[in-house]
Amino acid sequence: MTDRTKIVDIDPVTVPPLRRRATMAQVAALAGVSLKTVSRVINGEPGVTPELTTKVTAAADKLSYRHDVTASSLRRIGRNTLSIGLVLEDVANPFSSSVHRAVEDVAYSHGFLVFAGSSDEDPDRERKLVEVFSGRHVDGMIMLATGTDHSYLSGEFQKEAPIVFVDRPPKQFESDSVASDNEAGSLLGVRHLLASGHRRIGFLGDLSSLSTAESRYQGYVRALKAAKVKPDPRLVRRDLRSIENAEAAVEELLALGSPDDPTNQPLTAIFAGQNLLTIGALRVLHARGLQNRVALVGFDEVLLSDLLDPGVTVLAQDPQQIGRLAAELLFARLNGDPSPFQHIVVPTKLVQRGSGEIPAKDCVR
Amino acid sequence: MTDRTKIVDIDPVTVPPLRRRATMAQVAALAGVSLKTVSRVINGEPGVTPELTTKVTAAADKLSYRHDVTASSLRRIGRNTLSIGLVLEDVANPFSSSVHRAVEDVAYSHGFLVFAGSSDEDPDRERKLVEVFSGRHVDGMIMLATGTDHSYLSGEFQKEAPIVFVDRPPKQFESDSVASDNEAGSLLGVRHLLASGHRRIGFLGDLSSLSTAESRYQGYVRALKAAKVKPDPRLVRRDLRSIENAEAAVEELLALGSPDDPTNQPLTAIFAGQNLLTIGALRVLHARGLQNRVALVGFDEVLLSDLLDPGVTVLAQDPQQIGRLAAELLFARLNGDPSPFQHIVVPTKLVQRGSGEIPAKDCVR
DNA sequence: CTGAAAGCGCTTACAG
DNA sequence: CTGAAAGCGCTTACAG
Repeated sequence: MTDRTKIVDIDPVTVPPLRRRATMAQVAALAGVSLKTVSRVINGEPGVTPELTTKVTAAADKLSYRHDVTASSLRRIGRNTLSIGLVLEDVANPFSSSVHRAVEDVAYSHGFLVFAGSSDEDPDRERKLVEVFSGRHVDGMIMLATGTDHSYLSGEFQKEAPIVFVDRPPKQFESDSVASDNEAGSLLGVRHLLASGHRRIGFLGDLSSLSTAESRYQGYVRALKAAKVKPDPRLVRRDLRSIENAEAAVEELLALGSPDDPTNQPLTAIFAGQNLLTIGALRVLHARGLQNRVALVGFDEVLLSDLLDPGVTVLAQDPQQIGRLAAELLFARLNGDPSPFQHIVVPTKLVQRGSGEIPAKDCVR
Repeated sequence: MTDRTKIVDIDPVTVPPLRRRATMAQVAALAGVSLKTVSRVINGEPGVTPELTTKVTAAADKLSYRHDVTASSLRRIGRNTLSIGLVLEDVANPFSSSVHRAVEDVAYSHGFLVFAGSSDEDPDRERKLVEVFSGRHVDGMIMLATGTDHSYLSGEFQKEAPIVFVDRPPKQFESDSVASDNEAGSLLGVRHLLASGHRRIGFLGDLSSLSTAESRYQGYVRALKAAKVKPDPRLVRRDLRSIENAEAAVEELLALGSPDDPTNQPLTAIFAGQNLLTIGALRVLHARGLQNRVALVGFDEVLLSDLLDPGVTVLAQDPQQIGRLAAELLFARLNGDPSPFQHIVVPTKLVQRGSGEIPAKDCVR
């Protein structure tokens, strides 16, 4: 709490004491019917006389009865809790929160509620979340998974409830998944730079252990090879986790280029494999006034990037679509869809805004 | 699903049938003890011989028993479900999702899980969310509330569980709240523009029914009055809900100014009362090449705004802090804190980046 | 059409 | 230290 934070006590109102809510038994007593009849009315089951229905409704209103979903699910066949668990990297991350919103909308349309949690890309935290969701008896799970081994899920959870992976397929484990076409998108982005004459293209990548990061790197390599450009390890910086990491990496990349060494020309373009890495690259390029000299293409959308000068060319993902498809697949499974596991690939889109269209010949520094 | 979306069936693996999980009774049977002893071991209650403890643990492991939090809360005194409900405007909105993350972190440290939902500023949706959370027996709620009347909460929910409001205090209802110093921040921002010589300052505001929007407008008016500048209704555009609304409003504001009317000089600065409205203003100013001619100060942080030219001067809120304080207050209530309702005010900070420091005399258009 | 009994998975309150 | 019984709020399965 900072010094300037003010706390105003609202006097003389005091916190009221809590009280218990009414039960079906109490409603039944007031209405003069059996508990079971109340249950029928509340659940909208057919076969209750209008008179009794009216009595029950009146009693329920009077006691402001609200149905206890938790208790009702206990005895119900299948033990459905009408809730799903959602494991994200960070609920506050733009990609994650867009997925969250899409999942929420589908879940609500089915009368389901969503528990969401942040793993911070920590496999232990992720597993903890799965256990907690499982302890809450969620009916299914959607996971933006981290780590290199999800086999623990087969013993622990999959036998009880379906799991759909988003953004990245699971490892050491089989299940449904919905993800962007990472390799194809990356290939397209790098090919776009090659088409403008670039040959010295730097690569910024997230943790190599993430399949998305690996696929995007493979797309980069494949594009270069297809254009008969030999990949140069000096131009590749991977395992970057933050804006700061990316800034440092770009500083290093910009320092490349030696007059004595013809194989070590300066770089003329950067391909950033992720959101934060694009931002890091932007910060350095703008700080050094190089934003119109060094081309830049980023994977994943960056907010406001169209207002920058030049605008930032990106491979836009569709997190809304990914979240929606994942949720729909999950509900299909919940409804008993027995088909083989699916791997749904959602296309990315190259959005040209300027930074990716700087020709190589303009890159004199 | 777009045309390019690909679905790959993973053959021949098929979805495994679901099975029920083990119960305490099954663990007890396998361990050869009573159900109650299993309960004691699982809950870490004292007074069980090491031998029995070992037996129970082994049986639980063998059956991969996992505790059912839902069932256990049913009989437990107080019916705690170790969960809280969080009503946000939109889980994908940057402010909301930052609050979410902060709440999540505090909740987790207490062993609680968070249900989050989006109201989309629709009072009916908000109320629906409250009912659903309440039906799930959440132990408390944090609400970024909309609408003009929250008195329904006193009949419905507050008697059962504490509620803390974030971002905006409740209306027609008393409860704890944590919010930014909207009026003071706005006052500071407009005073900052006045200090650079601006007298014709446009105001962009969100829905007047939102207390935050109203407070920010009041700050604008107070700052003008303090500087003996007569507020001009022609410069005020309120009830704007989107980037597009803001764009249209700014276009109108820029068209102001008539040579025949000395009371109707062109505007030289804009104060945007919210995130999206700042973005709308930016779009128009940049599109017309006026970004260095018309000063702009925005309420709430805008991502990447430091990379724009000029950088965007804003009144930064602290959603993390707001979320954290709200969650801590909620847990204090859950722990029985009986003190009067509190209204905590979190300060905003003026971040000068260029757009707000354009002097009035440079505003010739 | 209506209801009394048993049970969901667990905890409480009590007895041995 | 251990356990048999009753109960949390509701649904199921069955009888009238």
